[in-house]
Formats: sequence, structure tokens, C-alpha cells
Amino acid sequence: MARPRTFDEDRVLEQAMRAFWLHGYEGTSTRDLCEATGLDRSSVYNAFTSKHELFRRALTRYTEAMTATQTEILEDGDRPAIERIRALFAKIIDDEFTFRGDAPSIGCLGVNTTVEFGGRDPEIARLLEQDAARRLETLRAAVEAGRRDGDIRSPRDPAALARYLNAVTAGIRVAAQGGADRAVLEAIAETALDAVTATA
Amino acid sequence: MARPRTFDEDRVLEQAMRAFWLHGYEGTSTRDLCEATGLDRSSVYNAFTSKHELFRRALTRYTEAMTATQTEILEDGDRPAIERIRALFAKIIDDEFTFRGDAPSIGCLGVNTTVEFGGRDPEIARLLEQDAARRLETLRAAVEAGRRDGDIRSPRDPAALARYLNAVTAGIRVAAQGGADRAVLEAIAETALDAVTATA
DNA sequence: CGCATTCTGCACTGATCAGTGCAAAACTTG
DNA sequence: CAAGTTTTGCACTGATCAGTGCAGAATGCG
Repeated sequence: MARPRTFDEDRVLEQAMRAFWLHGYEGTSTRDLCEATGLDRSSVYNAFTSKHELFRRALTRYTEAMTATQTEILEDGDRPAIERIRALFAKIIDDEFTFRGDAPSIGCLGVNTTVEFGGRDPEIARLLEQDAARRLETLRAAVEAGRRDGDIRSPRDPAALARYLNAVTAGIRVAAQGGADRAVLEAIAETALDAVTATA
Repeated sequence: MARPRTFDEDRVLEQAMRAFWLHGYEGTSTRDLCEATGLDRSSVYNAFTSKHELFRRALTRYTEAMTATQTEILEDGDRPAIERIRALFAKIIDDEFTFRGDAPSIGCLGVNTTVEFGGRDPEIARLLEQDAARRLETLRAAVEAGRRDGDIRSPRDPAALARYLNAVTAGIRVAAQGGADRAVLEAIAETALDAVTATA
């Protein structure tokens, strides 16, 4: 019993996310967000209360989508765990070369935000920490499965191996933003796997 | 035969670098820079022409100092190459816990800038690429030495191993900014070394 | 001492920042 | 159709942005 919105909140969130992803939080003005979404400022504020809150929701959307995809890959029961981990790296590398517009890679919004805020924003930091914890847990489970399969022969703690693999994914994203081409990223991923497949 | 400066350009550059390091390029206003350096805006512009140019010089200073330190560690002839690489990781982790003010880690200005600009600023991108190339070269040399020593048994191309190790350092910085404690970072570094010491 | 030159402090520019106030528009429900 | 409610477009706020203009201060050189 009121005037309905002329926009789809989900679509707007997606477009805002893309803008933040490309230019960071500070580097994206509320005007940029209006241009990216097609909304007027008052509509943005009416629907999302503030730039910070819009960012929080866009980041949440990103991490949930990203983590869901990664979980799906890591929990695919049809292939051995080591292959799932390999597939995860392949997916991450693929993203670096498909999601970008014309120019260089835009990396990972999660990594970008971690670096831009550097833990100085407690709310954002908590959000990222929870997401990291979720990803680390599925990674750890995959590592344990890989060990049962006999493919992962590293004697190290599975949780530590998971944290290592997660750090490598961040390193790959940064390398991509630094201009590394596909072959280089793939070589980094393959080398990284040596650490978990080797006996010592 | 003119009025001399009341400030030391090097000291100002150091303080500006620190400000950019803490809050990024966009996140540091020219007012912030004045507060950090004690200079007036006109003095800053008189000496450094623009915010962008000041940043370029601060970043150059950072990369040169950082790369010099890393080179020194990696070329220390008194210890085996694998130990030098281990020492490099130790130094990087140490930096994360000594250079920070009170709060969380501030990472690496090079990584932070790579992520913030994402290759969109050609001049900055070139600067970072040249620095990366220099670091990769000394890393590669260390890897080759480690192979001669018999400590590095990975059959992979030394240049690829160097790129891998460099990516891991970026991953460690990001993990630090994400709130990881010292023990976690050390475990990541140790695990990463497995990839180069293992035979396959 | 005084001239040439550079540096410094302060006030200013126009542009942009995040966010708001308000009236008209658009819709649902009765 | 009319009342009630929310959304929308536009103009506005004060604050801050990067950068500049200029007068006076401070030096070295003659």
C-alpha cells in the first residue's frame, strides 16, 4: 500500500559490489555508486542508509557467493580431494581473467578490503574473519580427505595446511593484480601444491 | 643565495611514506600529509609538486629500502641459501609485528599499492613491476644456490620457484593484515618452504 | 647593508565529498 | 476514486578535497 521500488535490490547490490570491487571503498564515491546502479542518491540512502552499510552488504554478498562457490568445488564428492583443491586454484585463476573489464585483474574483493581497511574497521574485520574461518574449515576438511586418499602426504597439521593454501590464494590474487599472466599464476598454484603432496 | 628549507627532505619523505602506508593513497589527504610531516601545504607542493608525485617518491623510497634489505638477506654468503630464504620469511613476519603502531598489521606498502591501484596507474604499475623483477631475480639466484647446496630439491624452474616464493610473501602480508598471529604466519612460511625442499 | 631568491604561512579557489529536506510522483488498499 | 504510504528527483547542506596566489620572512651574495 505504497509506492513500489523501481529497482531490484539484488541487482543494485551486485552493481554496487562491482564498483567497490573495481575502485575500493574510498575510491568509490556515492556519485559513482549512483552511476553504477542507475539510482538517485536519495534512493540509495533510503534503501541502504549509508555508504558504509551499502558496502557492508555488498561485501557480505561477495563473500557469501565466493565462499559458496569454493565450498561447492571443495566438497564435490566425485573427485579426489587433491583434485578438488587443484580445481579451486584453477577457479581462482580463471576468475582473475574473466571478471575483469578490459584492463588488468581486479583481484578479490575480500583481499582488497582486507588490505584497504587493514583491520581498522572492526565490523568489516569481523565479517572478513568469519568468512575466512568458513573457508579455512572446508579447506581443512578437504586436506584431511586428501590425506586419507594418500595424495596429501605432508605431515603438517591439516589446519595449518589449510591456512597455507588460503594464504597462497591471496598471494595469487595479488600477483594477478601485479600483472602476472595466466601461465605464471598456474605455475604458482602447481608449485604450492607440492608443499602438501610431498612427504617432507 | 636564497632562503634555505627548514625541513629535511628525506625525513619528510619517510613520514609521508608512513602515512600512505597506514591509510593508502586515497585514504591519505594532503592535510594528513601536512600533519604527518609538520609542513605546510605550500611547502609540500613547492618541494614535491603534487600528491601523486610525493606518493611516487615515497613508494620508490619504500621499495628501494625494502628490496635492499631483502637482497642483503638473500645474498649473505655466510649461510646456506635455504637458510637465507628462511631468514627472508622471518624478516617479513618480523616486520609485520614491529612496524605497526598499536593496532593491527599494516602489511607491505608495495602489496597495498598493488591492490589499491590494481595496475590502473601505469606509472605506479611500472614502478612496482621493476621492483618485483629485481626481487625475483635475487630470489631466483638464491633458489639456484640452494639447489647446488642440495637443499632445494624441487625439479621446478628456479624462476618459477622464485615467483612462487614471492607470491607466498604477499600471501603472508595479507594474512597478517587479516589478523593472523605470529605463529600462524611462521607456520605458513615453513609449509611454503616444503614446496621447494621436497623432491616432488 | 641591500638585492635577489627561495621558502613559509595563510587565505583562497572551484570541485567534490557524504548525507539530508522536501515536494511531487506512484502505487496499494479501502 | 481517495486516503495513506513509500519512493523518487532535485536542490541543498557544511565539510573536505587537491591545488594556488601572494605577501612577508629568511637566507646568501655582493
